Amino acid sequence: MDISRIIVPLNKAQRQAVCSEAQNNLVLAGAGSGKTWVLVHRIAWLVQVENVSPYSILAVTFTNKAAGEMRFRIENLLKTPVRNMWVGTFHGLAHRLLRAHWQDADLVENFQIIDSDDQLRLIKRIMKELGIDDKQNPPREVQWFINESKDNGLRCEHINVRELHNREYMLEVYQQYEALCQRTGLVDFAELLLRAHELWLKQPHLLKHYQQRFSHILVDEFQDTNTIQYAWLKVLSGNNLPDTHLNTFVVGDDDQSIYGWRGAKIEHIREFEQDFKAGSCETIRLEQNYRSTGNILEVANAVIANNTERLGKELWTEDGEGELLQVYQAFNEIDEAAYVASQIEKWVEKGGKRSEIAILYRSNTQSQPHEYELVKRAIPYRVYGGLRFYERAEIKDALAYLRLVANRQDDAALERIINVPTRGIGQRTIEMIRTEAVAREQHLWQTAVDMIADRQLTARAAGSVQKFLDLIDEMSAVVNDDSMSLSEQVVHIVKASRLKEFHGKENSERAQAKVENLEELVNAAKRFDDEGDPLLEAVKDSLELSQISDVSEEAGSISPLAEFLAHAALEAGEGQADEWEDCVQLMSLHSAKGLEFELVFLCGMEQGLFPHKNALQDFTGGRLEEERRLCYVGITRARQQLHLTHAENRTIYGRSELAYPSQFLAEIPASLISQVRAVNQSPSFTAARNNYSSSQGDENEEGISIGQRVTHKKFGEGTVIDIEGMGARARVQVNFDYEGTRWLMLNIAKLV
DNA sequence: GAATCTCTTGTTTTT
DNA sequence: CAAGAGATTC
Repeated sequence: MDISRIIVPLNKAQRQAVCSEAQNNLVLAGAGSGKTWVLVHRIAWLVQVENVSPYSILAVTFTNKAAGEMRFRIENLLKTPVRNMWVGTFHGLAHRLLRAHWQDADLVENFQIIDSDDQLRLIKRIMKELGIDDKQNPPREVQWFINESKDNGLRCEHINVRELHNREYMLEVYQQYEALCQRTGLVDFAELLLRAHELWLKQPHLLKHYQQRFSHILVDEFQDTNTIQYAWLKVLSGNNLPDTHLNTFVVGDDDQSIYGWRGAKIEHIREFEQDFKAGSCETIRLEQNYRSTGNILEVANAVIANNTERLGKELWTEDGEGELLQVYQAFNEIDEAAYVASQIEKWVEKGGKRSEIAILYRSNTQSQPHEYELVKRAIPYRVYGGLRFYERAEIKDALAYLRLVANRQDDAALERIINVPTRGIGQRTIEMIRTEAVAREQHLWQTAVDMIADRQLTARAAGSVQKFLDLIDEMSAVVNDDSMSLSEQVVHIVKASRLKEFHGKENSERAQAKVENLEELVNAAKRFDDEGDPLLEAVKDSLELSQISDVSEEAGSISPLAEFLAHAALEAGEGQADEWEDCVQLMSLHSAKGLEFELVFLCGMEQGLFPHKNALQDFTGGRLEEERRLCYVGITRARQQLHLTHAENRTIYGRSELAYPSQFLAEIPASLISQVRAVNQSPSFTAARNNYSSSQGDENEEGISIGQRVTHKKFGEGTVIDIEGMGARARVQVNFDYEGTRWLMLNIAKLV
């Protein structure tokens, strides 16, 4: 047994974690301290030294990227494929369980997963039916409420109406939404987790089966677990049973918890030590950093030190100080992008690779000026995140056809495409079918069939609807009859739906892109034909070994089509483009977690953008601390060189707005910064700042503040109004904006 | 019922 | 700027 290969490359703390004999382990691992490294070696240790079968190991991550990465690294270290080991995201694993045990989970066999876009549509539809004004009660808030409830494990019946404060309608919508999903075989992201949890509770024989099957559970990015995920984990681990044999090994960093808005709770790290102390629980801290220079770490430590709610941890390194941090104050976002691009050119000239470079930002829209600049200079780049492949409208249309073919009950899919391409079924008709469906308490498809039979529709509408129903049935017959491969099925459906013609008929660039995307969908299906879903393969392989009990882990007779649809919903299409080319990497700070780069640009360091304005409105400060952790994540991505940039003017909604430097910049010790351009010194910035502060918060009696947009119905051009407030008075003139026709902008004429 | 125009409103982050 | 809602016209 070659143990040395596993433990030699580890430091003392890492080795302690990898070789731990405690039943449960909590590894608090700072950024760059070898978190995944430890996890991978732990698994190798278990397999090679402790002779644990990969079949008994469950490894959970949060992103598909991380799951793929982990499997790859384990196989690399073990020098053998570990097909029958379960490695996946919480959502992926939950989905797998529900497919295998759909009956026990009270689902239909071919249930479909809906994304938040579909979810919002359904919610809007329900609110309309209930006669709730969506102007006053934004559907987004209801969506938020439903997901938050589910993330916390709350079904409708668990919710205390009194706590809703005159927003009882939200509960009503929740109930209707649940009923609709159940009736139509739809499952949203949060529902996957909640059902999987309930599956444990309601089906003890299944729980027992999996408890016997697994001996080791390992969780990466543990700080990001939300309530329901943690509950799922706790139940599975049997931590409440005195005699559980399961070993739980979690790795996390409280300073990198950035998914609080999705229900993640850092408290779980503390709770873990309590909840899992029954056997034995060991806590190990990894603080030595192998990634960044001393200066970068000092910056990171200084910034994160401003947070109050921490478990406490300070990164250190044996390496040298390295270069100073560069802060560049740009004139606007175009200037910012130009600076970044020129620095990239320098790096490449010195022989650096482009793939070692990352441009990071708070929100995905910020990628655009950078893309523009990079294209201009012919620097290859790749953008992660943003609108993903399977989220594009035309792709979702095609998928909706596929979904409907797989499951006629799928109301969300039906609504999406019943009149796409337009086939003479208008709002009126759809409305009637919807209303009738509610009355009959059945899904739209059956309702449409019945209404035609009962002659409840006008002849014209009935004809159009019938044609649509026939189209789907025809598709279904063709696709299901022969032993068509998945990609052939997709080819047929794209063709028969005439979506390409519909989307391509406009002669614009965008129309062209849509057609290309539809063609790409066929390729995606082809790839899926060839490779399949790694987790499914693991399940199939492990079946042969599954002789512990009579529980079948087989996911029913699940069709490749259903498999493909689930893949589309859960993966949303990362990694479509060519990854082999040497590209500069552009991504949000959230997607950068877990990655590292030699050269990092942290862009848009402006108050309101980062930290984001929504987080600043929160009085408790909890959201601000999360923004700061996000900043910490960004800083610690850098190995050698880090540049922070901010702009004096930033275009928001097509309008140039003044911007302040982010408060996080002020939290960095000046001694660590090299100003590329002196902050707050440039004349334009000073002028803009004075202008801004004199107008901030001042309102006149009509509640208008300077800079705000108002319709021209309220004021005529040139009107002079007085604005008072915050100890200042301003006389203001109303001016049209640059387009000259649409909105008005209030400009300061003179101060009184 | 479809196409076109006008106006309003909005975007944080992701499974 | 861009998507969505609502109104108007064909």
